[in-house]
Amino acid sequence: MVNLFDKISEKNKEKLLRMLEANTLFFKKNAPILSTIKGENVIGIVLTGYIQIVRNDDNGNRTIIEELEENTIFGTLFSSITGEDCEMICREDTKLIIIEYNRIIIGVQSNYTFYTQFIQNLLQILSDKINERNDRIKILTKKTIRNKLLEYFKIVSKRNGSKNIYLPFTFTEFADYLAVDRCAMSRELKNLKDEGFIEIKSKKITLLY
Amino acid sequence: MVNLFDKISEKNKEKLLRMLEANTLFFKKNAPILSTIKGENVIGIVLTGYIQIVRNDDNGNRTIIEELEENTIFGTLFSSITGEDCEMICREDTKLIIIEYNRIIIGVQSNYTFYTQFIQNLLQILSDKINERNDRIKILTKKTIRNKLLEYFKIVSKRNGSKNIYLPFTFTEFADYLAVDRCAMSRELKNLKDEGFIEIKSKKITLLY
DNA sequence: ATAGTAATGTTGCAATTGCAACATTTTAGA
DNA sequence: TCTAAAATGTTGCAATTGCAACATTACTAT
Repeated sequence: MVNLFDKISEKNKEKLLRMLEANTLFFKKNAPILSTIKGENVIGIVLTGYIQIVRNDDNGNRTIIEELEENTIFGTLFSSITGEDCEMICREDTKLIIIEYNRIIIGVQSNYTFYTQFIQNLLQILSDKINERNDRIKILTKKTIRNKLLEYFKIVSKRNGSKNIYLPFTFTEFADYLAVDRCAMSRELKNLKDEGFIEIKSKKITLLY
Repeated sequence: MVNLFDKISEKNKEKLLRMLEANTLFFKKNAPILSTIKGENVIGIVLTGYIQIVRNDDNGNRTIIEELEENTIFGTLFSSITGEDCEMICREDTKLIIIEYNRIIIGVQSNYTFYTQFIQNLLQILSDKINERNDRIKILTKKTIRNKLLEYFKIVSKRNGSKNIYLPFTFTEFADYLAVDRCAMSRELKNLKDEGFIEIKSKKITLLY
């Protein structure tokens, strides 16, 4: 996965951030972030820490929409923060860089090659985000739990070129990702295992087909 | 929705396209496009015509993944064309502009303001695509057909600021979009109507709550 | 105008799933 | 090390859904 500052030297990064008038912000664990940037049009980069974007359902359910780890970016334009029912919460002490959107665009007029690289990285990251969502949609549009699982396995195994899949989340979160009931998913995984399609060792799943 | 050439004059557009070394391509109705651009890293803009991105399922089902109308863009980096099971088909005679990705990035070094505008538009379009997919995911993660419908209504009605919803597709396509069985959807729409939540007049749905 | 095709409406039924309730295991923090 | 909380495994059952089959209506091209 591309990082916003890939192929930009530390020195040029400093220079770039100065030109973009980037602001560094600090948040304590469990602090809400959205209120700070509400109304503004910015891009944020998580330097250290870990942020969750959470939606509070009408029925009182809380769903994790997105998780922002170190070096990931979010944006008021594209991070589904738009809904009033969303919160951004720091799960750890967090250090952020905030860049106003307008500065990014204006900055482009410069001829510095690190600008070019920066824009290239940004375009790449946005493209990746689209692909990530395309993949999830491909999975969610399958009609049975079994087919959702198999589609997920197919995508991940193709991406990594391996029959071994290491789940990047707990099974509870996995069920959320697939938008199915956890127990029903557990049942179906057991079926797949009993039928000899897969092997499960805690979070490592091996495809036997 | 933003267009790639928004706020760029016709004259500057010509200039821009020359600098980007854009290629204009023509395709006959039902011609396949992917073979022409396979392996290359390009952005395409549909000038006239209409393209469908179609996936051929393992089970032999064909699903329309994306529809590209006039003035929309697609890209090898982000248009889910990656899978070998995908086709791009012109449904009408089609005129395309193809721009190599590298040219876009290199072009950024220029100081022309229409470049700035171009990049801004491109970023906006990619952001819109992310939001569009976020919305669909929000809908697909609802667990019942009723809740999917209601979420769809909520999103569209908020976007347009109106209780009147004009379906931009046939009911058959609508069911595909929600990833549910058409007949089951039809049943649920009838339920919602009978319970007085909505009113349906062909493709116009009015929310009564 | 009309024939042929696609879209829509309807319904019974079987399969899948969500839900609830509970036991067991794992994890994280004091 | 111990304890509380979170995650996981399991299963019966009711609700929802997909599927199939069919009738009806709306489009489209000749």
